[in-house]
Amino acid sequence: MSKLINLNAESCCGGSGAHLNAVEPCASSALADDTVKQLSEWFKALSDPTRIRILSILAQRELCVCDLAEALGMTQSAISHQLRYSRTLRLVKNRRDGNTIYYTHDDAHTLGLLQMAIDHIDHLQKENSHG
Amino acid sequence: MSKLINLNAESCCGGSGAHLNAVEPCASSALADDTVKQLSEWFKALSDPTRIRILSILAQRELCVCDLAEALGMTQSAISHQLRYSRTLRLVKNRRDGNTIYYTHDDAHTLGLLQMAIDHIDHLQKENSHG
DNA sequence: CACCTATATGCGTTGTTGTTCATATATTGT
DNA sequence: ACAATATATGAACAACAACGCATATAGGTG
Repeated sequence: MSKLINLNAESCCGGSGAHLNAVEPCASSALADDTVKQLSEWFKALSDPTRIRILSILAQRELCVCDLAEALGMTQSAISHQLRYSRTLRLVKNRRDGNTIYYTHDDAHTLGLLQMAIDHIDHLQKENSHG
Repeated sequence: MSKLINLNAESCCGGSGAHLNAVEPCASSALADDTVKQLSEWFKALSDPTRIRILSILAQRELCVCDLAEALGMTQSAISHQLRYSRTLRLVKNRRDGNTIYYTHDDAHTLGLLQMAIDHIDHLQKENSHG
């Protein structure tokens, strides 16, 4: 539905150069407030190195909290906090097995977004190394 | 290069359930620190509502600072700060025409990422409205 | 030159975020 | 019931981020 690039946008706001006489019609073609909020929350979930590393590990395998903490060289508490954050955003789900709780990823779309970003950064790094 | 989902990962760390005896080999299959840092910076750029709205507008048309400020109902200072931030991350570029400075997007990859997220959220919202 | 407009930026404030510490909860085994 | 282990969580703190205010810079016009 919402198309980011709309080449036929000259009709709104008088085109480039002129100042806005009518801001309202211009805003109507932009993203809805609710959409923007959801977008920012989604990107914010991936804006922290710890959460990215957790997610990249949980994309490959199920792991319990203490193993995650050891793998990342961080406190169990820190990992637990981030897991709670990620759980409320439905990026991650858990199952209990006796005393330990195993976490896995819970959102293929987020992994897709992450993979797309990884591909791009890999591409950039390869370009730079060839310079 | 970096593949997020690797189904043949059982060989590392003894598989799920066992605690880690060797954290090192596990970390080697994860993302490089530098990659993680770049990823988080990239996502952080899109984690703010103001920057998303700026970028979604600049994806459609070139606009000067004061028109952006008016379109978003925010201070010229706030917009200028965010534009500087976005410029250092190469998301946005500017050109001067006399007294006014026009901004446009400068990174098709970021727009692609944003569009992918928008599509996903649109899809979710449509699903919910049909519930 | 003075004056106006457009943009940039340093500083301060306020709100947010990531982590640690201490502690609580939950499950297992003795 | 008690001890041990795994996880969760509240409080506190330090770092950071977004914005507004005041002001600086730069170009345009008289």
